[in-house]
Amino acid sequence: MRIGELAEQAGVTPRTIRYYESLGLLEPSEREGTGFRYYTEAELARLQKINALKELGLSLEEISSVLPLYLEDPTGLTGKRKVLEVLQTHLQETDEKIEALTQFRWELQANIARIQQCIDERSGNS
Amino acid sequence: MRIGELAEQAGVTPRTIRYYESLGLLEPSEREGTGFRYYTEAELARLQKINALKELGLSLEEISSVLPLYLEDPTGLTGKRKVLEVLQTHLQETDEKIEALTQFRWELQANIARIQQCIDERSGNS
DNA sequence: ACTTTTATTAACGTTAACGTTAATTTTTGC
DNA sequence: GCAAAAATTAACGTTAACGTTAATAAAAGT
Repeated sequence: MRIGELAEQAGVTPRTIRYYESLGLLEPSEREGTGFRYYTEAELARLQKINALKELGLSLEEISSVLPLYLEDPTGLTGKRKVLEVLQTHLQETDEKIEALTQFRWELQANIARIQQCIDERSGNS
Repeated sequence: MRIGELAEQAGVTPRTIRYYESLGLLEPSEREGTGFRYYTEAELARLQKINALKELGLSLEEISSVLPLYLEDPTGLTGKRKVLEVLQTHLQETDEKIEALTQFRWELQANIARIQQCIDERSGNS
């Protein structure tokens, strides 16, 4: 199949597929002299795996480091272990973000209270 | 004073001052035929107020909507009320972000558990 | 007068993941 | 054998707030 059909099957746009190719994430199985990209089921499966990993929240950069492991190891075990690592890192980062935001929330409240007081003092004074 | 001194006094770079000018946030008090920007204490005060509002977490866009109010109203009351509004919006947005991140955290944990189980099943099977 | 410092505008770079033209070529339907 | 659909590469646009050259001009110091 060509790029349009692959795109439709995978629920992405041709632009996305070419972009992934530019990142070395997804190569066409064949490129005739005409210049058209031709794909097989294997590339569709690969693209669907990319989508699945994106769903898990991995960046394309993380995906490119994880994806080769799925090919080395047909059971996908090595790949899954690596995905697990990435997800655990994400969990930690998420916790840090939540903590930082919570901290920021307190500062916001403090500032709100301070400015509110400042207004109260001046609007209802002698 | 010229741009370099103003920058130093306010703890920013000349580039920042020119950038603010391009946004209409801070105009020089005088511009001779030579092309140099000249500033007075008034502009320094304005720049310091910009910095203070940035410290509160306002974006430059928000600052440009808030700053004029400080000039209309010498007591700064109108400006402070507006800042209060902005901060309360920020508080709400922060709460939403925290909630979304917390939700994301649960999904992450669920995915981690699922993949972990997947690994356990296959690595220690018959 | 000459050197050093400071200023000027212009314009690209930074992040992620593509979207959106535009100009050209190939395949396909009839 | 031709028109319409689909593909090609190239290149700019998107966000925020500047950082970083580069080439040039003016000011200040001696």
